[in-house]
Amino acid sequence: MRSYHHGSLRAALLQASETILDRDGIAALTLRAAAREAGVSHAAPTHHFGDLGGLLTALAAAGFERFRGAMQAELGSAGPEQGARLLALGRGYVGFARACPGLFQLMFRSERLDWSSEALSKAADAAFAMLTQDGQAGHPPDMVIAMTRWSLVHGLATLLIDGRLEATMQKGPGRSLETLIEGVLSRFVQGEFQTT
Amino acid sequence: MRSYHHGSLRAALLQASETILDRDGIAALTLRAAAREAGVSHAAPTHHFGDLGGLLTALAAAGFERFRGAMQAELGSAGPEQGARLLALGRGYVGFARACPGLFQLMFRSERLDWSSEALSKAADAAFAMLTQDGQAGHPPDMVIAMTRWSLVHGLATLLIDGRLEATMQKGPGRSLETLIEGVLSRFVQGEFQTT
DNA sequence: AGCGGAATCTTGCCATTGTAAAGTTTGAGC
DNA sequence: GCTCAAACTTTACAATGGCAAGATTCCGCT
Repeated sequence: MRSYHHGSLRAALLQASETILDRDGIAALTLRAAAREAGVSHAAPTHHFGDLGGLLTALAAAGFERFRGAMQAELGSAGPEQGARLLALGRGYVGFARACPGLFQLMFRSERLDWSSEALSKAADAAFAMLTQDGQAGHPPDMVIAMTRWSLVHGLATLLIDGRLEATMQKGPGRSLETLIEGVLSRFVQGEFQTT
Repeated sequence: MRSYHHGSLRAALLQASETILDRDGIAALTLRAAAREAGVSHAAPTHHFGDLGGLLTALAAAGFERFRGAMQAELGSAGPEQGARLLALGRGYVGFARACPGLFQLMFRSERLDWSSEALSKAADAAFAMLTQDGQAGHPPDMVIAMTRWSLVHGLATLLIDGRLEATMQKGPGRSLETLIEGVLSRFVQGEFQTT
């Protein structure tokens, strides 16, 4: 017995969108599909998100918060030494991308995100800051170090969820995918300590 | 005086597609837009590419060949020592992404590419092999080194063309974008020689 | 030369999508 | 209880991808 007014349609639409994202992929995530999944009329989302970009932006903002949470969680189960912390952050970054590939794609490669949204840019900045500023308490942080870290894990995550890594691996000797990922993350950590 | 048969419509459509890509962005690249740009009816592309995926796949395949060419060109103007070669490859990789962002996006983040296409997978493999196998004449190549190289430059290129790097830079001290890119690529090269 | 088939291109059509506008129902405050 | 704004639905329209059927031109064969 659903009343005319849903009550919490905004949250329901975000939930429905993520269901679609996981089940059918990012290409199937449309305004109308989200409305169908939530059981409302196809124009209902407009009232809460304005347009498709608004829905995707809200979804991405929530995604960045969970993304940050994933890194935070890995960090919590790591020791205090800098190498272990970096490795944990890298695992969190890549692990999130593998666990939620659709959401990760939406967050990073959607042309329809509205980066002028406060919620989105704040959430994204907070997530990136975890990775780029950890261990750089001496202000200001070295941007080269920050971007090197970020580029490496981001490239690894991206190539992974696009299947390019697996595609290439089939032509090389039979290391396991997990081993390869850990290997790259190890080099990521090692590279940090080579120069101050 | 255009005859009923275009003669080389396939090539013309690819050319038109790239014009649209550069001028209006990847979102505006549709089958019908390409047909309009080439001055033919909206269903003409079907005969040459089957569907939209076919057009994008052909375009991406050509893109990967030019991508490889860009790296090759940089390599040609670099010295013989390993560090200079790697730096040149990194510059070629990132430079191509910055010069042709639309095409780069299409090549790496389009969900509609048909990777079972011989032309596409061969062209992509050839491009990646340049970066991942250079200096690894001792077979088989170390996959960890290969993927570390690839991840770093790919992540850097991706973050760059998405504007995330510039967005972050505005919050840090005023290094120039070029300096930052060169700095990351330098670390990329240095990291190579840290372990054998 | 000319004929027939095949490749090329066009026209017309349909389902889906995003978005705007107008109408309907509900609930909150007075 | 009334009013009104918010939430939601219905209707409508342009654009897209894709399919089918028809028109036009080219090529190979005799």
